[in-house]
Amino acid sequence: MDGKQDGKQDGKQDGKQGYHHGNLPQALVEAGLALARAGGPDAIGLREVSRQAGVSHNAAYRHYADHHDLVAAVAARCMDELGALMRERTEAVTGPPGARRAWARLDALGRAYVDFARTEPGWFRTAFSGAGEGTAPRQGEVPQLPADHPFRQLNAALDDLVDTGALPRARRDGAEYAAWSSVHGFAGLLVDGPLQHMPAPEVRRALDAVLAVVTRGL
Amino acid sequence: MDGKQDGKQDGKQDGKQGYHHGNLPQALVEAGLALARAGGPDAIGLREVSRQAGVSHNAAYRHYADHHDLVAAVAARCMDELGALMRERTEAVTGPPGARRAWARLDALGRAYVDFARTEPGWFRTAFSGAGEGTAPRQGEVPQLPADHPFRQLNAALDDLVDTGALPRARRDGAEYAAWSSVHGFAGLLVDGPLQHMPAPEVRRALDAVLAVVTRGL
DNA sequence: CACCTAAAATGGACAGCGTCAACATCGGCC
DNA sequence: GGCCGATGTTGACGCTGTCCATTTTAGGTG
Repeated sequence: MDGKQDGKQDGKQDGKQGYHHGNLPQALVEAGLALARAGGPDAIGLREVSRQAGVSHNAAYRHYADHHDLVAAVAARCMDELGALMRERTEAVTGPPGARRAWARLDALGRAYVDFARTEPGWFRTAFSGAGEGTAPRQGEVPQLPADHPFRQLNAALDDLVDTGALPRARRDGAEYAAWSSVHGFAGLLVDGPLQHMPAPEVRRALDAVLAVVTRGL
Repeated sequence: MDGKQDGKQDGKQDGKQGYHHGNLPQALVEAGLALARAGGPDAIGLREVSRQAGVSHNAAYRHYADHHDLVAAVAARCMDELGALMRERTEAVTGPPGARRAWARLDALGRAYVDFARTEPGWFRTAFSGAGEGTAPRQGEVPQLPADHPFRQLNAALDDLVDTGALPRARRDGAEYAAWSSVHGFAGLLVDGPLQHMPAPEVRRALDAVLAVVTRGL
């Protein structure tokens, strides 16, 4: 009766299963990532995630305050994924340094953003589900974004645009919001807005139009 | 915004209401609207809505297929609210017909959109929660949007821009996506994105920048 | 007017969820 | 070697959406 049915359902690839999992937070977020990928933020269940990690419900409470906290952790990882794709795509843009490359990189940034939203809508919706941001930062304090955060990459690209003389310095102020908003909005309309069922070729042409307007307007 | 019905949730105390409510679908959506206003789409509960309508749980199933269907109905109403505000704001822009007024109206359209998102974030998030769009429309068939739908108002404003000679006809294609994306994206970033805690004056300046870029780029 | 049918609303039941509380078990440190 | 805090477990509670059988009502037909 005291018997602990040990090693019954291994389920996961983790070998060292004892009473203590060893790396639960990671495993939980990983499972949450899989859930979110298929069904968005609402698919991340505290019990389901624990189940997939081969652990009893409630175990997650030792590492996350509540359900919202878990989702926030998953959301942060989704944002990382987006940032990683953007980094990858911009680094693939080669050529001599200068205005031409700077513009091409900004373009690649925007296309990577939209591509991510289309190919991983669950992650995209999770990343921007509002679970990411906790409390307001103290006044005059920059919230310390990760190095590859989409917003920081965008700012760097815009700075490069200024440095290469492609963008007048007077136009730099607020440009990050203009560029980000356009691309983020288009992605949002595609993912769970009224543009959900837009056929692919039309999506491509519409994205071209969006990027062209921003490029001209900056 | 309020319905004409006297909104007491007393339930049975309503004089002419007996076993049959008489107008349940309306009442349910109205209650859902109130819930969504405070807590977004996730706050719309089938049981809670029925409770507020003074009716037993399960009654809603006679009028809506399931929970998602109810939320979709509420989302449609939220979209109507947004459209109504946009209509109101653009009609407030007076002056002689012409390019100047056309530009001013497009500007008002964008500002109304963002204002709605800021003052009614629950409704805004509900409107774009993805519950609105059911299945894909048949090929080559325009989905029949309501007359005051934000997208139709935007298209009309852009057409007016062309008619008054303010916008070259060659630039018209895709302009609706560019304009909509910018404003929708900014609103989204404000409502549940990383711009949630941005102080108001900075929001105003950022919005100015966004609109300026779009205006120049069109 | 009485009757009958279909729509409308009801109450109960079920599984699943997030969360709290009490208990069991382990690893590391003195 | 023994303890203690961190970690994981079991059980319970209230809540939710959904199915089911049942009851009540409205409205047309004889």
